[in-house]
Amino acid sequence: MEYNFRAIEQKWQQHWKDTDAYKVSNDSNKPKCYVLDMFPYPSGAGLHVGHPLGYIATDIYARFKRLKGFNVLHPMGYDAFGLPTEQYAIETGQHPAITTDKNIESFRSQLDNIGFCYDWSREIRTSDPSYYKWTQWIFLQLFNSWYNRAAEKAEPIESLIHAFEQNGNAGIPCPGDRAIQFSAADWKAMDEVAQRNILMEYRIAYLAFAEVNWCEALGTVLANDEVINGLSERGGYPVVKKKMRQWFLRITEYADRLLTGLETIQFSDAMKDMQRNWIGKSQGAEITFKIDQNDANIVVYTTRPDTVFGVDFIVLAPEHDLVASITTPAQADAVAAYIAYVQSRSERERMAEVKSITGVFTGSYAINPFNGQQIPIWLSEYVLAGYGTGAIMAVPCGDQRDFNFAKHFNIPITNIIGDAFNGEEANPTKDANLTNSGEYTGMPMKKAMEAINNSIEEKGIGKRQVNFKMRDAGFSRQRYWGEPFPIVFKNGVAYQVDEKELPVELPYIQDYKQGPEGEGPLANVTAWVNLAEGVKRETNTMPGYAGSSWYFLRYMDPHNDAAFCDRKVSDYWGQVDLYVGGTEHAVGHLLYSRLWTKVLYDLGHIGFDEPFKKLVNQGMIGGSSRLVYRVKESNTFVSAGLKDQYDTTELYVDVNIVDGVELDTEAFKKWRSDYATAEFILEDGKYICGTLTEKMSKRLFNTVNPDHVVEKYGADTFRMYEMFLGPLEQSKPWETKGIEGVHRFLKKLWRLFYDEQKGFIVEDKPATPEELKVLHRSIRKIEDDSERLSYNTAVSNFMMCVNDLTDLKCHKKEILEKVLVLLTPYAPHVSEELWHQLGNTGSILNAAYPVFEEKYVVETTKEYPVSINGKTRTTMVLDLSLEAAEVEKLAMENEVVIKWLEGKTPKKIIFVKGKMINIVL
RNA sequence: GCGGGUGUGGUGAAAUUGGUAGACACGCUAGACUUAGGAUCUAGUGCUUCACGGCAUGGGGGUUCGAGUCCCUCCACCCGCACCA
Repeated sequence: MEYNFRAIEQKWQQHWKDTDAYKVSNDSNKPKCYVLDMFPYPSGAGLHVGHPLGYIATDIYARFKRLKGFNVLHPMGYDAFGLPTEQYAIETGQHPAITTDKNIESFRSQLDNIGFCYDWSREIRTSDPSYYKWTQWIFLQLFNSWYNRAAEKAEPIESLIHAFEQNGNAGIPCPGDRAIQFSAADWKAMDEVAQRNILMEYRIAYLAFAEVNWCEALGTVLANDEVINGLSERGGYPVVKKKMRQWFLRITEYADRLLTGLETIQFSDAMKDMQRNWIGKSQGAEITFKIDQNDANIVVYTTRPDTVFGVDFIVLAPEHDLVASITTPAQADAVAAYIAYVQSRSERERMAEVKSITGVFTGSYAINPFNGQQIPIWLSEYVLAGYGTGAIMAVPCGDQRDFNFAKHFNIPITNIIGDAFNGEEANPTKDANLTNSGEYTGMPMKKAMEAINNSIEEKGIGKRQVNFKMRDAGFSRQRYWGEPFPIVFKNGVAYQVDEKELPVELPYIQDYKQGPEGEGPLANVTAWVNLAEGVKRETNTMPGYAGSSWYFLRYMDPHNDAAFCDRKVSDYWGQVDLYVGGTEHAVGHLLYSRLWTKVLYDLGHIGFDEPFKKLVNQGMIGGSSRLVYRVKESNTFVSAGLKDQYDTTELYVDVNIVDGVELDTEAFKKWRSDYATAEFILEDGKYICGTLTEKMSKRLFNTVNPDHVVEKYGADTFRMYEMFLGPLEQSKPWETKGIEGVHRFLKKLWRLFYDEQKGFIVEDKPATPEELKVLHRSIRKIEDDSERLSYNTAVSNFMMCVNDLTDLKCHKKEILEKVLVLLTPYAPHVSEELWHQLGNTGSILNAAYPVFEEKYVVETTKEYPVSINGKTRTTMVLDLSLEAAEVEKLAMENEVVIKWLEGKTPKKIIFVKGKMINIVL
C-alpha cells in the first residue's frame, strides 16, 4: 500500500468534522491553554504560502498542548469590516456584505485544506450584528467612564458626577482642557448641556474637533498615507484639512500603565521598544518666561531644566497662539512671509527635510527667570505645535538642533558645560559640571536638575511635567463599512443609545458615496439618521481596530446574547497564552487591545488587564522570483548560463511553471499568447531560469497558492515544510523545490509500516535498547522544541528519528506508536491513519504524549575530541566514568597525539569530563 | 540620527551552558535497481592542496587551554521611529 496522502487527508478531515473532534468545552477540569492567531482580513486576493505560516505554528502548539493534557482554545474568525471591501463596492457596486461572505468562503476553503484544528463553532465575524452589538456595548462602557488619576483606573462616569457635586473639579484636573475649573456650586448651576459638555472632556471615549484630509474631487476623506504632497495618491487631486467633530479614545490617560504593563508580558524586545517609542514618555518641566514689554508669558517644555542658564533663544512653533501678539512691527513682514511659507508646506515635507534650517525672528525678547537675561524669540518649523507646549528654550551648547540654528542665524552661544563643549558641535551630556550658571555653577548636572526643578516650583514659574508623544486615538471614520456608533445627537449633544436597543444595525445601502461636508455615506440615509425633530444618529463609523480590540474575549463565549463574555468564562480562559501574528500591528492593534482590556478590567468586566501573555511575531515569507532572458527584438529566450553571449531583456516568469530553476518550456508557451511561438536556446537540453529573492507579490509572478502545494504534496507535507524552512520569527524565502525533502520523509515514515512487497510489516516484538534510545532521544528533543516553538529543528529531528529507525530496520509497534503521537501535531492526517492501522480505535488527537525516560538514553562511552593547542586532531572513544588522570595517561599513549607532541612534554592537559580533551604544548 | 534585529557552504539552515562548525534538508556528482524515472537505494559533496596539511561562521582587534557563541571596534543589509524639546 502506498502513501496516498489525498485519500488519507480527505478521509480524516471528514471524520474530524463529523465527530466534532475540535470542539472545545468551557467546562473542564483540565488546565487551560489559549492559543490565538491574529485573525485575518478576508481580502479578495486569497492566501499565498506566506499567510498560513503563523497559523500552522499555532496549530502545532495547540495540538501539542492538547496531547499534554490541556484544554486548548484555538479559535479563528474574520476581521471583516474594512476599507478595501468598501472600495471594491464603490468600484463594482457589489455590496460589502456580499463580497465579505464570498471572500470568507474562499478563505475558509483554503484554511480547511491545511487541516487546522480550529473550533469553528466559535467563529466570529466583526461585521456580524451579533458581534458588533458588543463592540458597541464596550464603546458605551468607554463613553460612560472616566480615568480617575488618583485611583489610576477607569471608573463609571457617575463617580465623577458625584465628585463634582461635592467639590466641583477640585483635585480632578480636566484631561481635555486643563483650564477648566469649577466649584460644586458652579456645577449645580449648570444646565444639562453645560454639564454634558464638561463630562465630555473627561470621558474615555469623547468627542473633539480634529482635522481630516478632505478631497473634494474624490468626495472622500483620505488616510494620511493616501495623501502625497498635499494631493491625493489616486488621481492627484488637491486635499485640504477639514475640521470635523470626531470620536477619540483617551489612551493618553493609560500611557503609564501601557508602559509598565509591558514588564509583565512576553513580547520581543523589538516589539516592546516600538510600543515604548510610540508612547514616548519624557520627564521634564514647564518653565514660564516673561516677555519684555508685553504682558503675555511663554511656557516652554524642556527635558533639561538643568541647562536653563544656557538658553540663548526661544523658539515657538509657527502656529503658536502668541505669535501675532509678540511680533514687532519691524518684523511683521518677515514673520508673515515665514508663516505663509510654512503653511505652503505639507506635513510630509516639514517632516522630510531635516537638514535645511529655516526660521524668523519675532522682534521680541523673553526674560530668563533665572538670570534676567534678554533672550530673542524666534519661530521655526522644527518646533511642533502639537507637542509639549509648542515652545522650547534653545540651549545650543547642549542640543545639536539648537546649535545648528544658532550657527545658521549667528546667535551667540553661551557655554554652560565648560570643557565638555568644544564649540564645534553640541554636547548633550548629563554628566558635566555646570559653568556660567549663577549659583548652580560647579554643580553636577544631575544634581542641578533636581535643584532647578525645585527652584522652578518654589518660584512659582513652572512645574515638573511628564509628556507623552502618543496622542489620543482617533476613533471616527467617515466610511460605511464599519460599526455604527450607538450614539444620537439631541440638539447637537451626544447621548448614548439605550443598551436594550443594541445593536444599532448598519443600514443597507447601495450608494457608497460620501455624505455632505465630508460626512460618511451613512449621512445620506436620511430615514435612518433622522430619528425625530432635532434628534440625529451619529453618521461616522468605528475604525478597523474597534472589532479587533476585544475579539479574543468573544471567542471564549461566542454565542452569549446576554453579555460580551460571561465573567465566569473569561475567568476560566484568562489571558491568551500564545498569540502569533505579524509585526505590522506593533503599535496599532496591539496597543488598542491592551487599552480595551485595561478599561474592561478597571470596570470589573474581566479579571486580567493584559490580553496577551506571550506574543510571537512570525517572519515574512519572501518570494523567490524566476527570470527568463529574451534576446532583444526576437521571441527567442536564452538559458541563464548563456545569456551573457546575447543582448537580452530580463522578464519575470510565473514560478509555478518552473521546476526548481528549470523552465517548463511547453507550459511557458501556453502561459501567454505572445510566447506561443517562443524559441529557446538551451544548455544541456534544459532552460535554466535566473532567480531573485524579493517580496511575494502577484506582480512578480512569484506567489504560490497553498492549494496547489497541498494538491501536489498533501497538507501534512505542506505543514511540515513551512516549519522546516527556518525559525518561525525569521524572514525567509519560499522555495517550492525544497518541499520534496519533507515529502520524502513522510514516505520514508510510511515505509516503516508498509513494505511494497510484504505489505503491513509492523511487529509486536519488544524494542531493543538501540530502538528505545532513538525513541527517547526524539521525545526529549521534540517535546522541548515544540514547547519553544523551535519547529524547524523539531522537523529535522523527526527526519533523524525515521532515518535511524530505518537503519535499525525497526518496525516495532511499541516504538512506532509513540513516534506517531510525537508527530501528530505536525502531520495530523498521516499520524491518525497509521495510528488506526496499528489497531487503535480512538483518535490520536486524544492520545497521551509519550513520557521521556532518562534511563534509555544514558551513554556509557563518549567519543572525545582530542585537541592539541585547541585544534582537534583526533578522537578517542573512552568510558565516561574515566577521570582526568586515566584519560591523560590514555591520551599520551595515543598515536596521533604522540605524533603531534614531537617528543615534547605537554605544559598542561585540560580535561572536561563528557566534553573534550585539550593538550597544551 | 535613535532604537531593535540579522550576517555561517552553491541554497534553506543547525550548533539549548564557551568545548569535534556546517546537524537536517535542497541542489550537485557518481553508482545500483529499472523498459523508463521527476520513484527508490548507496556513496560523495565548506574552500584549498597530489598529499601531509593549511584556511574557514561580515572585517579588524581582544579575553581564554579553547570563541559562531563573551568583550571592543568597524562594515553591510533588514525592520521600526524620527525636527519630540
